[in-house]
Amino acid sequence: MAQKNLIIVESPAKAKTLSKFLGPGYSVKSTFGHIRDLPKKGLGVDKEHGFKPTYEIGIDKQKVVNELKKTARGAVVWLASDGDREGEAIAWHVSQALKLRPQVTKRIVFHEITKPALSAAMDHPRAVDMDLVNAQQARRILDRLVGYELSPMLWKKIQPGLSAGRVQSVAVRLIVEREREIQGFKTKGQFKITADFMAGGHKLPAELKEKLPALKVAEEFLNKANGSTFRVNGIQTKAGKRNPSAPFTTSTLQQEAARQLRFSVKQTMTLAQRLYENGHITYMRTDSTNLSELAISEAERYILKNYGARYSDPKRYKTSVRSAQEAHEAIRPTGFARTVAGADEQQRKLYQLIWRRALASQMSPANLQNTELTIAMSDFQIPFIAKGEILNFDGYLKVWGGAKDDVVLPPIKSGQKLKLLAMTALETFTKPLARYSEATLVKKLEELGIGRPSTYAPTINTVQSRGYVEKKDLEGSLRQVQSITNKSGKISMHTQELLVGADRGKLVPTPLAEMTTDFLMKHFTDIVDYDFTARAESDLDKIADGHLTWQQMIKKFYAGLEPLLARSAKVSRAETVPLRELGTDPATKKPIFARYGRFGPFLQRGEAKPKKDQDTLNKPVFAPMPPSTTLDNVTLEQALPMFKLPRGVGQTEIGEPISADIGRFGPFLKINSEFISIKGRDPMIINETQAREIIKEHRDKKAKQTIRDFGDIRVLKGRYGPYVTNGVKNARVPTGQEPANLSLEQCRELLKNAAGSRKRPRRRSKA
DNA sequence: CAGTGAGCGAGCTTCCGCTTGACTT
Repeated sequence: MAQKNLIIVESPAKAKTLSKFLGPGYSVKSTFGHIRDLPKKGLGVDKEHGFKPTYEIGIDKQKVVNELKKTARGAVVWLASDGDREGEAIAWHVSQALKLRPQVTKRIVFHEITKPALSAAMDHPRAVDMDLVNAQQARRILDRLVGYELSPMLWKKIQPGLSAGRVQSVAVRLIVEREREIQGFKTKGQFKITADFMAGGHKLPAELKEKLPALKVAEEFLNKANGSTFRVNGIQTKAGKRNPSAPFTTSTLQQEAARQLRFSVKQTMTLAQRLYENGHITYMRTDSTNLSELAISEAERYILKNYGARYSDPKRYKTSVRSAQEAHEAIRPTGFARTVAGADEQQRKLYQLIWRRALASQMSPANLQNTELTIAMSDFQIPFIAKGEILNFDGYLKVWGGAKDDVVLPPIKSGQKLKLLAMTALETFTKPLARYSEATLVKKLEELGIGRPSTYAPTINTVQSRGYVEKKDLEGSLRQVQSITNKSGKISMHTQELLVGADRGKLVPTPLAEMTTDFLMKHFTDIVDYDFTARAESDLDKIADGHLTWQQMIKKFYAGLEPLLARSAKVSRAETVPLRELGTDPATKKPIFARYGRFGPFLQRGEAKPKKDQDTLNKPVFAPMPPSTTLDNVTLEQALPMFKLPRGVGQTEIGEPISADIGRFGPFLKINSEFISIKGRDPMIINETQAREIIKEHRDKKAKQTIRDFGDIRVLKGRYGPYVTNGVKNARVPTGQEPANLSLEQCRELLKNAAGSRKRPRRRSKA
């Protein structure tokens, strides 16, 4: 009987491609990523015994592992996961979990999913590289120690459920620090001077080389210009060149898709995944700008055929990102001849972008001719500059786009005198650095070498779902802008209003992020340091080279961490969370504070710690935050009414008292033990008539979605079809079963068999 | 789902990186 062979890779799409190259006797299976990991609950690292890790096969991976075990029986197993740290670890975990015998286990690595690359790799199998595996283990254990030792500290000192980690805490820090820079930025008004000259029957626009500092200076300048002469005293022509960018990596794809298509990072990755699964593009989680030889020659053929030899410039790009592990190619179409691909409009747009970028990367630079005219003004040091730009050859811009219209300067000689037609001084404002967007944050993290292509999108999601960061559209504000014009010698002043600071999809930190960042900066400075990951990586490289053991690295790291944990455990909550006095309550003469408690921000009237002898009347009174205010911006006027909550609104038609209050989930009405959300309305002003209407509407709606009511157990209509609920667990009504005919017994049975409701991340009230 | 707020108590939360469907009310 012929020898059985099993090839194991990470991804089913890769498995499918490989299986096409192979004859009978070979089966290709995928692990779907890592198959073993540290336990989700508990540290899983034995600090007393050399940081020995415990690995588990996750519940969702049991099936995969069983299937692999079955297929591996009696077969030669080829471990063909990626050649990087994580890929080597996957190969090792597979060999451990499957208890593979070394004699029949071969480790192979290839960088292109082609038949020749696979054959070449299979001709040179090796054993699993334990040094590389150990570097991965060190990385994994380090991240676990940081995440699982720091997070509980935040639960105690700030709020339960918070998280800290090597990657996410730096992401949050970047956003907090950028916001503080912006808040602290002092904008400066300056005046930009532009002029229109006349040169031999042609209009020539120019700009003063430097901005002027104040309105008065600008006004004086325009007056002076009236009596001045202007003369060309220099013409400089330079050849310019614009080069195409390297083909996409995950990070640059996310940035460009955000810029050109306004896709979120997550959206881009989901669409790319579909294109990849359907064989249209190469793997989308990569940090490499490398193209295979095959792709380079195919692009060359396509360019020669469709654009001609002048446009062809085959080249290889070096990856500049320092953390790159280059297990994959750059992101490119699998065939350049396929100019359109994708199942829907968004996929097609993303494919187009990838196709253009990859093809353009193999095309010639664009050639430009830049001309700069210097225009001197009599009795003034700073010259005017006029710029011209002509595109002599479009090169890669033909495919990539972005060619600007030519700016042609009129024929002019040096020394030529120019006539001034008009001059304008327009006030401009210095701007702080822009807030991060999802895509620019990814770019920054990649520059710092923090995070991997597969984690950018999840990290962006984590910092938002933990309540650290909000993605916001900023409305901007109106600003008075002054300008002065000099038209045919007549000077006039104008004021106009301009909208400044409006922006879309920017990442803004919450007060929670500020508290957490301040806490981590104070007590765990090294860990949130921008270079922490880079330093760790250099140790991991030493482990991979066999010059350092993973135990040595982790031992040293933890010896540094332990005293920080001990010290920070001693600080009190009061030291870590802010307290802001808003003013004095005119009625009681007691101070009003905005504070941050375990469940979010709240208001307090009176001192937290009344003096010993004082009676209980002096205990502080608590109240919820006014809607859409934060700890930083809530005012005394907004705060005072909140102490009147809950407020009696009136009665229902049958005499049940109705009250209005604000809880963790926003404003609500309460009738006995029934709660009805009134999100978007003000509990302070809602009246009885309105309340009755809302209650009726709510009760009607509830009755409508109820199919059967057994008291505790009900059959309801939901978004995903009919389901049974007991308030804790939900169970789908099986298709074919008429929901209205369900008996109580059947409902109980369905609920019993239903999987426990998946835990959803706890929603946090906004800070 | 609709309490509270310091700190204590039980028991819960949490990391990063590899990969897709399963799942949601």
